[in-house]
Amino acid sequence: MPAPERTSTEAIVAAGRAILEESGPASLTMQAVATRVGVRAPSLYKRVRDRDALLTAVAEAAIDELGSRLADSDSDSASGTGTGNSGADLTKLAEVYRAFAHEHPESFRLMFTASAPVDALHRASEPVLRAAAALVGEADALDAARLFTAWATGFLQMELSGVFRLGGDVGRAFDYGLRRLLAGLTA
Amino acid sequence: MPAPERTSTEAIVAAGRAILEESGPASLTMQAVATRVGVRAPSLYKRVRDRDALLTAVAEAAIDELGSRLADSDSDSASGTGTGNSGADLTKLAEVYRAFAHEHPESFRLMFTASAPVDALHRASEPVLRAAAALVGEADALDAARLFTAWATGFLQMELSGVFRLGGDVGRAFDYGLRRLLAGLTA
DNA sequence: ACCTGAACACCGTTCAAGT
DNA sequence: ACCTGAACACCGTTCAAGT
Repeated sequence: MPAPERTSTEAIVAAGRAILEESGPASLTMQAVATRVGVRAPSLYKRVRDRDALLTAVAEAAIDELGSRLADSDSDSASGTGTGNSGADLTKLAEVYRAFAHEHPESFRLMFTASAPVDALHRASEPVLRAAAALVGEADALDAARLFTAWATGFLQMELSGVFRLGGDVGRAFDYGLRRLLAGLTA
Repeated sequence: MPAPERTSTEAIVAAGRAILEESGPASLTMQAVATRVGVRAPSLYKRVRDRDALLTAVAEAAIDELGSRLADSDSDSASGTGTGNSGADLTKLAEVYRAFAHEHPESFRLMFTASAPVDALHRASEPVLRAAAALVGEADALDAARLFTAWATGFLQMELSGVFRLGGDVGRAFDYGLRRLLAGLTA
């Protein structure tokens, strides 16, 4: 006999994301997800291997959303697909990245914790690679993109965890870092 | 009646660190720590508020060890307490930092996860602040130190999590990033 | 004054039994 | 073909009872 599906993988992942941002990773339990989706916990194992796989799926969904925003911001400023624009593209990407981290702090944390979905991260960071290539050329593009991404990610993680709370305006420190970093790339 | 102490906070934290590096954070349970220390799990609560406090203490111990190494490397090269040395001090600090992360990957991860002990991190990063001041002056020292620390931390986290595994020599990317970053700071 | 057995609440996961 | 109750193993934590 058939038996209609009472939920879906997408609904489960969406529930996971919502719980994560509302109540933190410790509250993201199989039971909480099941309840929010209107099903019993054991049913989740029909769609998701285990809790770790669910966390990875949630991280991947967040990364994909970030990727869309980065791609959008990229197409905004890329009216002329020219070369070296003095870092305007990377500046825009940095702002979009920071806004996303502030908007979804728990998802941002999870993106680099958990068994990070490397493929998704590579997909999402493609606009950064393109902007870096425009600034420093193809030969150094990968290294430059890694410099930019590592700085932005480390900075935002520290900002969110409160390490930067003492002393000085954090926004000013972000701008300073970005300016110096771009100066170093174009030196 | 007295009753001799059968363990100590230091032994508990040391056991936690050992388990963390040997088997990962999921294996760092109260029971595992208690067994390694020769006591029953409930006894741990006489010295440690809860598991979260234990994780924080383990992170703090790791940060203190990192701090010692950074301070040592600093005193090495600081034969002349002069000014701008073209970034040799920061280069040395970056190498020590990277070596520590490779040696204690799980501790390194925990340092920026968990309820990060902000004070300990500030203590440990003091050599970075000094080296940054020597390079760019007191006025920009804090922002410069944050640029350096954010980049190094983000880079090492991504390296350890395998995000950088594809494409190019990771060590070369680290050197490139450091070189460009120093160029930006001295521009 | 410290340690422990017993107990409780909670979680992840499996599986036979339901429809 | 999907869902569920029941069960199991495991964990964090509390506390009265031991010495």
